[in-house]
Amino acid sequence: MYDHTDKERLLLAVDCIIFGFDGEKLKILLIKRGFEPERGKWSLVGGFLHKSEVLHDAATRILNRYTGLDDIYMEQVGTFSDIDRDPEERTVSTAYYALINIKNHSQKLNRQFSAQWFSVEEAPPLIFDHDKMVRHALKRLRTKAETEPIGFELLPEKFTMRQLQNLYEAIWNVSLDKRNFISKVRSLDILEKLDEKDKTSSRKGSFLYRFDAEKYKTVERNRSSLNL
Amino acid sequence: MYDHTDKERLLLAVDCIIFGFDGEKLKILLIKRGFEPERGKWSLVGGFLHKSEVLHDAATRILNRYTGLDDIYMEQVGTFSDIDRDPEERTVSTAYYALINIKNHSQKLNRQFSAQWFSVEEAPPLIFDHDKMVRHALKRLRTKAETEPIGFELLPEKFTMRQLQNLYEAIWNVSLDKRNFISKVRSLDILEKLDEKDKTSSRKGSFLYRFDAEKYKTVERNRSSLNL
DNA sequence: CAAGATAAGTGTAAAGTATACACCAAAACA
DNA sequence: TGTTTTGGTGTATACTTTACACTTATCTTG
Repeated sequence: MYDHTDKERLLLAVDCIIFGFDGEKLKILLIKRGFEPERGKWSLVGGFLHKSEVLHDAATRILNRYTGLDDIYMEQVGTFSDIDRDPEERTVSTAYYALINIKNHSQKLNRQFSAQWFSVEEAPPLIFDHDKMVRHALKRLRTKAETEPIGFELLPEKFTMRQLQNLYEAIWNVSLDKRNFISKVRSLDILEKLDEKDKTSSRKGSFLYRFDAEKYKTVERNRSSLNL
Repeated sequence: MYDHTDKERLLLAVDCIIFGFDGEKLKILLIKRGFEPERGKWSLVGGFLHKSEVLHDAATRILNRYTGLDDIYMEQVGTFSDIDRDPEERTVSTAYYALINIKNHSQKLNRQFSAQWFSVEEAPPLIFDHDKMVRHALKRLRTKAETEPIGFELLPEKFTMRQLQNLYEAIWNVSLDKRNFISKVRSLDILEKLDEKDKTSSRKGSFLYRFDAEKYKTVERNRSSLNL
């Protein structure tokens, strides 16, 4: 029997850990709060769940508001319910992490919200339980990246092998061997090699690749792990 | 800026997917509701989050209520927010899965709540979005079991290799080779072999083992995967 | 225009891990 | 005593992961 004594109506917030990649480091987007409580401190972007809105849609709305982007890759991390996590009123918050291509996102909105990218290790302390949310999100991202090709969400459509390797090195905070990395990626058979070269990082130029979602679908059932 | 328009105070429920193992199949504990809404239908056990209670404690309270057990292994699965998931009032629910030793749990309580164990494949349709919760929980259990020694939570303290193998076969719905399974488990070096034998399943009797949490801690950092 | 600098691109051998596979041992029971 | 049942064990092969170093292309600079 559901126990109806002492049950409480409360606010449900949604907070988003927005990950980006600048070619070197894994970053998160934080805002300097221009509003109470905790004005002037750094926090994740967030908002409240509306009536007639599911959590997934609320997260989408919040992400759009702060980045200007649609169709963002997103995954629910968990729900955080410490009693005094919000000093104003009992509020429980569901965290989502999102992966975006850092280049696609609006400078204008960054100014508007005093938003700024921080590398994951060098981020300032955050309000409430947001640090805990980031830790959980990072853990989930790392696990997910082991079995699903989600890294591409963080890269431009066309990218070099070096960029891809840098990305996974940043996600897992490891260093990988270039030859092993490339041969492993090749064996997955989920990339299309383009004729174009990227000339920005070397005189010789390096070939660009594109993630091929169709190829991925066809090899998916054989695949056990990305294991890069 | 947090957007305060249209935000809503709502009920937060907790629903628990209680897994057990009877030696053959992976089971879940369901109750036949003796109360509205959906009286007479099968559902997960659940309840509402109280004031001054965090989700983890609510799940613990609910699990204790329905099983009589303390110290239950538990993990948050996710939060489900479909608008009309509960027809009475806007209610969002956080699901937890729990692993218990099916033997330890009270027949009396089962009668009291019309609770019954069902094998995961043969469970009846559940109310609300509980089927979805079960699917998610099962997925999480399967993933978690690949890297963490959580299977032992489902077994008695002392168990045979055969029981352990049956368990993992049930969790992943696969069949495993006995010799490979045993040598893999041995190589993990996290079990203590006892001198006792279990005589119930054969004339010869088979040795009992016990999970050794201390050993596990010491080998933990070298371990990449259970990969049974 | 030659030499140097920089990043791209490539293959192989060894170690480790996973898989496939079959027979003997012990004990109860007929 | 032999038949039945379940427990217990090892090895060879395939596959995967890891470690490791030199050449190529192109631009820059002297």
